[in-house]
Amino acid sequence: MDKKKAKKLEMRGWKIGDASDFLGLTQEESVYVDLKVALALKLRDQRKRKRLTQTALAQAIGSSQSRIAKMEAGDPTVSLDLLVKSLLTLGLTGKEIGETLIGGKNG
Amino acid sequence: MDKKKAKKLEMRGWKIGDASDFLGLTQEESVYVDLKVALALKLRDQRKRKRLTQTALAQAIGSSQSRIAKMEAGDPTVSLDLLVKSLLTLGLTGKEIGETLIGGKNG
DNA sequence: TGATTTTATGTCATATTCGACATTTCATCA
DNA sequence: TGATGAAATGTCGAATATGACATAAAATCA
Repeated sequence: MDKKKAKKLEMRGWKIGDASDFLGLTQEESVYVDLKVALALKLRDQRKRKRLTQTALAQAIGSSQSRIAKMEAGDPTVSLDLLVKSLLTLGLTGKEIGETLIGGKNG
Repeated sequence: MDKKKAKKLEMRGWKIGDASDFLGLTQEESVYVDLKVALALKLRDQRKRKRLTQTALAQAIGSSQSRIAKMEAGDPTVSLDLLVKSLLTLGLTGKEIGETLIGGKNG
């Protein structure tokens, strides 16, 4: 199992249980994934709070529905940059983004 | 002046004064830049605290001296991902990274 | 139930970011 | 002063992330 696949699987894991450390992930990799998951959850939360579809949000941030879905799923091909920019477009402040990171399960 | 150049100039600005909003930057862009600057400053701070040269840090994170320099300078070609991964390698926790974002000048 | 909307997943060409390298600028010190 | 190590800057081909698109799967509702 290659590293990318392992990450993808771990990220999917949080849907069912908690984001736990997994096969072959170093400490940093694990925390990095946790940070991404925290932002991903926040994105979905904020989108739903605003009653936007993925398609509507995609338009707002100049992206596509599939990319929003991948963001929210924690797909390994989405960057922190895109997640952060999306949250900023949804109106979050830098402070709130920092708090989101602190709130997530990360060591 | 294209947007990329404007960002680069703004990011350099913090060396002299404060990171201020600039020509043609939207609110989100401005906050995004501020977040990057906060991480960039933290990276330099942590590197110096550990008495590492840019070259030494580059080896530690599997990168190059020039990329470290660009990170610390807030160069627009460096991603949040690389900054965050670097800070994690330096031993920061997710909590500390969140606090770094909160600490920075961002609305 | 079936129709309709929303979300998930896979792929692709393009754009962006990457490490590496060369070179320049800056700082430190003998 | 010049020598030496560190940091800054520019450029490259390679690697990765991007929006777009097609389509499958799920959810919502009449």
